[in-house]
Amino acid sequence: MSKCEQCIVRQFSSLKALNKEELLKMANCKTSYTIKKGEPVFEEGEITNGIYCIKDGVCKLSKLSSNGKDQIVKLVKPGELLGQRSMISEEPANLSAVALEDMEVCFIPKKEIMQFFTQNNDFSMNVMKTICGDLKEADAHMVNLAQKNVKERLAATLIYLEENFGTDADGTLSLQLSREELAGMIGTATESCIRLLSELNKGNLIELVGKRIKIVDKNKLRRLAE
Amino acid sequence: MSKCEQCIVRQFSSLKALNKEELLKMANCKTSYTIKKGEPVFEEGEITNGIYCIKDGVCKLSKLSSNGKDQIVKLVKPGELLGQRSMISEEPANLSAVALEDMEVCFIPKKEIMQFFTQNNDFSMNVMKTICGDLKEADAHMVNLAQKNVKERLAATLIYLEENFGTDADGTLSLQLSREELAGMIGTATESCIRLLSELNKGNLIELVGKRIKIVDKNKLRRLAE
DNA sequence: ATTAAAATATGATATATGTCATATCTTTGA
DNA sequence: TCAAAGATATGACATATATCATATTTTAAT
Repeated sequence: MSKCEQCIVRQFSSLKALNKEELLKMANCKTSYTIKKGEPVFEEGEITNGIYCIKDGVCKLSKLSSNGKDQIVKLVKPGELLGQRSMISEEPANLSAVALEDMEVCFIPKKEIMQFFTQNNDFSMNVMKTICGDLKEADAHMVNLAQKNVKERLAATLIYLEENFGTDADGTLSLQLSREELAGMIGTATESCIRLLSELNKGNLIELVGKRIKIVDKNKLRRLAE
Repeated sequence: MSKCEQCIVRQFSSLKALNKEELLKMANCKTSYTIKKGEPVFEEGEITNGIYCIKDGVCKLSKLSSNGKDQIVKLVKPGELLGQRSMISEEPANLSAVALEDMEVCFIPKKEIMQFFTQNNDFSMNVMKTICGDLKEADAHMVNLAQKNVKERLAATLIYLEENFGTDADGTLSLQLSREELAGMIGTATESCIRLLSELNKGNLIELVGKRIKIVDKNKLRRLAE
């Protein structure tokens, strides 16, 4: 059992407010998992009874729409927590969490977290702030979906992906999303997404390196996204 | 200065967790306001330094998009709190709150609320749960905006308005939204919204009584909304 | 009461986007 | 290494929706 105290990602999450004693307690009750790319951490409707702390790998939070398409609501990075919403609401998960890369996560039972809530006010405030941040993001995303067209949303998403997940040595986006997933992020049909990527490619705003995407003219792209 | 202890709406908000002593303290520091229909409670970018408790009247939370249109993100009812998000995040408001009806609200300074957070764990959990509920709603709304067409969204919104804000004696929706505001809720152009209302009217799913709207065939409307 | 302004309504038209078909390229597994 | 499956790409077409113009109705102001 590895020590939470020495875990690097802890610094980036709400868990940074926990003291040594609390971290020790958490180390004793946590369970570590490896999740392969494409596998779910949890699925819509599931009762999770705790939260996951992401040690490595990115995952998508998505919701199945009545039309059968999967809308990606948020991408979650190492250091972030997963499943707080449903744990706090005492409801089943409203979203599915699926690994976009191989992941390492630690599961911390609800019981422990609830204890931290009552004992450690800084921790509560951190979690609250995180959720408030998520809400702000969700509101902004909502406005974009409602008011911007697909091309603008695609441009904004590409910039978001570069700024939040970086690029590889060849300049292509590090986070590998399928065209279907990218379409699921911007809320459009896969074919439309592909078509617009082609168009941006022809206009030399991006370059398509196989299925990888490289941003060539970020300024133009940014202007396009508004 | 009226007593918070006797305020009816308190029962419906996170404030129900406060004890007598805390309520007394709150009664002493709160400020009551009357806000006329169309007036803002606060606006995007404003620093609020506290929260508002809605005693009477409904208001819209909206965000101005870069295309100049106002997207309505949420409607807020009596009993609910306003401005927690930005207070907790220690950021300016990311949304504007504008009265849809004449309102009565009480402003409670940040300092007091923060004290309640540290003193009263039930209160903290209530607020957290509320925000988690908002987040869940926002996620669901996001998926609908991305995946449903305008007619489906309009149908869903009309049902939502009936179920959450009720009808008058003549059966028309109690909450009076302009066509522009309705369009701002479903994320479409005002003309499109008007056109689809006409269409639903012709199909006898709804009836237009001047600018008021009456749901005639809720089942058909519900099937349309999916 | 009368006019001006605003809100609602409808038509005409352009455009963005979805859908279906099909081709090409990649990946995977036997 | 090859076949099969899956992902990406592109064309053709249908349709939903935005935009602009204009008419009509309602509301507000003088």
